[in-house]
Formats: sequence, C-alpha cells, structure tokens
Amino acid sequence: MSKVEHTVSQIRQLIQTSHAEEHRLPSEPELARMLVTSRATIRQALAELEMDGLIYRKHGSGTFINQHILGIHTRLEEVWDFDEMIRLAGYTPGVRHQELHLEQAGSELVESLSLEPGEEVLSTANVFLANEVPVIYCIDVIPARLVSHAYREEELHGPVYTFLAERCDQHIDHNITEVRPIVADARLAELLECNLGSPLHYFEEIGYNTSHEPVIFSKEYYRPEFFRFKVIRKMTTRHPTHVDEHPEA
Amino acid sequence: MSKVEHTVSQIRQLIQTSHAEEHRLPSEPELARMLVTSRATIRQALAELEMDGLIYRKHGSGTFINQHILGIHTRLEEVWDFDEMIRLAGYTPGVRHQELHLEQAGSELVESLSLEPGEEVLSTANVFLANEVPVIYCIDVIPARLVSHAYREEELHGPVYTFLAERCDQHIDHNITEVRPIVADARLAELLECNLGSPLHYFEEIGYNTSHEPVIFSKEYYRPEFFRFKVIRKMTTRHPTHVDEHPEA
DNA sequence: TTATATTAGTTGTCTGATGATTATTGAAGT
DNA sequence: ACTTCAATAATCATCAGACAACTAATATAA
Repeated sequence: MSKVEHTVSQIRQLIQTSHAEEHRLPSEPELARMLVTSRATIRQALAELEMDGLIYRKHGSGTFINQHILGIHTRLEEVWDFDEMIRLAGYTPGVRHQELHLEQAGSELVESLSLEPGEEVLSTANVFLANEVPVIYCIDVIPARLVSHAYREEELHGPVYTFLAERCDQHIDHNITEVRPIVADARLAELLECNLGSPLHYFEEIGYNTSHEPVIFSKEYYRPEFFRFKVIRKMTTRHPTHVDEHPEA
Repeated sequence: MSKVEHTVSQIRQLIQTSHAEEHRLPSEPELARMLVTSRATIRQALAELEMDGLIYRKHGSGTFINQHILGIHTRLEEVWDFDEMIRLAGYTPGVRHQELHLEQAGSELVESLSLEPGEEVLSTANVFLANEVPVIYCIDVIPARLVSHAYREEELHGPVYTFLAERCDQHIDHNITEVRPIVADARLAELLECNLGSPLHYFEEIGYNTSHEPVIFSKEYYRPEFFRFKVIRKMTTRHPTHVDEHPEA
C-alpha cells in the first residue's frame, strides 16, 4: 500500500468522524503535520478524494467536504462484495449455489477474455439472498488454465473473487461493466422469485487483474427494489475526435 | 482552466494520436520538457488520468496506456450533451418539444433541490431523436427563481444546460444519478415508439453548479438499443463503518 | 454607510534533490 | 550454452522549501 493510499484512507476516516457542521478540512500544511507526511503526498491524496467527489477545493479559500455525497449506499463506480452489498442495504446475506461446469469457450468469451480459440473455461452460477429472499443472480466465467491447484466444489459457491485470489493468485483490480435494463423472462422470474416481465438490472462485467489482463467474465442480475445504484457524473468539456458513421450497423 | 487541467487534455490528445503499439508514455521529466511545465504538474495530471482509467503507472518501470478502455463510446461517469451522445452513437440528432409549464414544487422536489416549501419551478419535457427515431425522453425541472431575465419558449426546447448557463449563469459541474431499469408503460411506449413492456434505462439526476448547490432535477428515459453505458468499477478495500439496520423499512 | 486598500490564510505551481522499485546488462560460475 | 547473481541505469514515489495566485476578512478612508 503506497503512502498516498494510506493517507487517503486516513483522511477518509477523518471525514467520517468529523461532525456534520465541520464541512471544512484543515489546511494542507496542517494535514501534513497531523499525518506526518509531506505536503506533496497530502495534495495527491486530496486530489484523489476530490475526483471521488468526496471533497472539493477552492483556490485561496480551503478544502471542503461535499455533503451531498454522504448517505449514498451503493456507488456504481465501486465494486463491492455481494455479501457486503446486501449487508449495506440492511439485510442478512445468504447464498444458494446453482450450477458449476467446465466447457469450451464461445466466441464472445474468447473475445472478452483474450482466450485461445477452444480454450476451456470454468462457469459457476449462484443466487444471493437477502433475508432468505433471492436478490442477485450471477454467472461467473474464468479461464480454466488459471486454476492450477485442486479445489473443492464448495469453494465456487459464493464470491468468486476470493477464490480467484486464494486459489489462482489473481487479484481483481477493476472491471469494465456495461449496465442494461432487462425484463425478467420465465427462468429469471423463477430464480429471483419475481414477476414475469418485471424490470431487472443486468450488468455484464469483464474483470481485470493488477496487470490489466482480463481474468473473469460475469453476468449479474439484480432485483432493483433492493439496491439503489448511484453514480457521480462529471461534466465533460472534451472535444470529440472523430466519429464512426455507423459503428454497429 | 487550471494548468493541470490543460496538461491533462494535452496528454489525452497525445494518447489519442499515438499509435496502437505505443502503449508506453514518455517519462515524467520528459513530458515536463515536452509540455513546458514542471514535473509536479505532470504528476498531478497523470494521477487524474490514472484514476480515469486511461493510463496506469508501475513504480520503477513507466507509465502505460490502458488499451481496454479505448473504444468505449459512452461512459456513465461522464455527462454528455444529448446531441453529442446521439452523434457519438452514430446517428443524426434531433429534438421534439413536448411540454413546458410553471408549477409549485412537490415535496420530493423541495427535498432534492433544497427549495423553500411552495416555491415555483419551471418544468420542461423533450424527446430526442436519432435519425428521426425517438430515443430519449427527458423531463427537466429548475427553480423558477434562477430565471431572472425574460426568455423565449423556444430556448427551453433542447438541451437545458446551455439555457442554464446562458440565461441563469448557472454552470453545471457534476450530478448525482440513480440508475434504474424500468419497463415502458403505455405513455412511454407511445412517446418513444417502443413496445409496451420493453425495458428502458431510467436515470434520476440532481445536477449541481460549481458551488455545489443543486440547481436541476431530471428524469431521463433511454431506449437501451441505442446506447451502451459502460462504467469502470474500482475494487474497494475499504472497511465499512457502521450499517443502519433497516434504512428504508 | 459605502467603497477601497491592506493583510493573513489557503491552494496552485515550481525547483531540485533523494528514496524505492523495476528491467536490463554483464560477469561469474556451472 | 545456460543459469545465477550483482551492478547499473531508468523510472516512479516522496520529500523539503519557496513563491505565485487567489479568497475572504479586516482595517482604512471617503
């Protein structure tokens, strides 16, 4: 963990434990004294927190806490453990294992995970529960070559990230997610115990390790009544370069 | 525009014009020489680009371009003009004005926009077209007090951000958006010329000006066939503090 | 009372140096 | 020929101190 990262989390804690009226942070030199580091490190930490939307700075005036961002439960640009997410929403988490098998990767998987054609993948499906009610259905696919050691099937029941970390030494750093609305078909309605035709969140994710190589492909279905996904969108003043005429025609 | 911001866009351009194989950036001292600035500024600019996911840095090795992020058309964490978005998707944009009226703010609006009870708001609704096909339906609500000058109704047809900037001197800096899946009811199906019960993106946004005051509330409905919203989700290793038992029970 | 100048405090930028990490090179040994 | 290990150069991370630019409050003058 770099010094900046450490400083970031220290300031985060400082913000969380500050009173609601104190929407002003100590000055940069004072923070540097408090946290025993240089002003350069403080400034980089503050820059990260500013991009995260947690604070904002005014030249010549000071650094302030953004009150509007507090109280957001689930930020879309952050990846949470399913269990964690369910707990954050105020429920007791649970898992029900659904499926597990080895298969040849289809062409779209070969593309997304940069596989050799015909390479084998491990596919696991789980339903996550909040107070015994199914709220998330998730299919995870990982290249079989990553799994070197023997493993027990039970290890694939539940969060796959921990399996990837402990059994494959693959630590997910970030992922790129496409967010889409869908309606529940018969199968999803049964799995998630919701009405046929009711709206669901559908996320299609590609997860990357710390070396920026794709290592996991996921399809996730969320019941929207249980999760409120929020995202901070920043204004772009960028000039677009060039535009394909009909990209997917 | 601060020097760092300027440097960021210069490096962005450098990345875009670089060849596909060149996934390595010049070193920090060299960039400082090239862009005629100090290394401190370069480093802060690189930090921003790294958080944006555009590049990544390896201690002792260098700074590299993230190839996986190229080719994303619409990033959810960035706010685009509707016209711009439609153009980026490869279509010709258009607008059809729907509604415009003054009314008393309801309680949920009073909350979101920090209004005085009973304050008046201006509400405008538009349908945005891609090659003459309706693809976005959007309702914008702004406090009436912001509109000091006289205005022509036509100014409210189309993007409201430019109206806010030019007529109210309110420049939107960012917004907080809740993303939800919904199904088209009869009214939406007619407006967006899609099937009853088909899935739609529904965004509920609160826009803030540069002083972090809420100035606009929007409801947006997108036909998902036309837009592919992607978001980069970073791993959180943060310790949750405390959890409400049943936040909205 | 109003307008203007002063001043203290804060963030933005710059310079130069040192520490830590990585990848490469070359030499030694097998 | 191959491996192993040490030295080396390149690069990013952090540090210290200074000055510039800006803001908000204070003091002063009209």
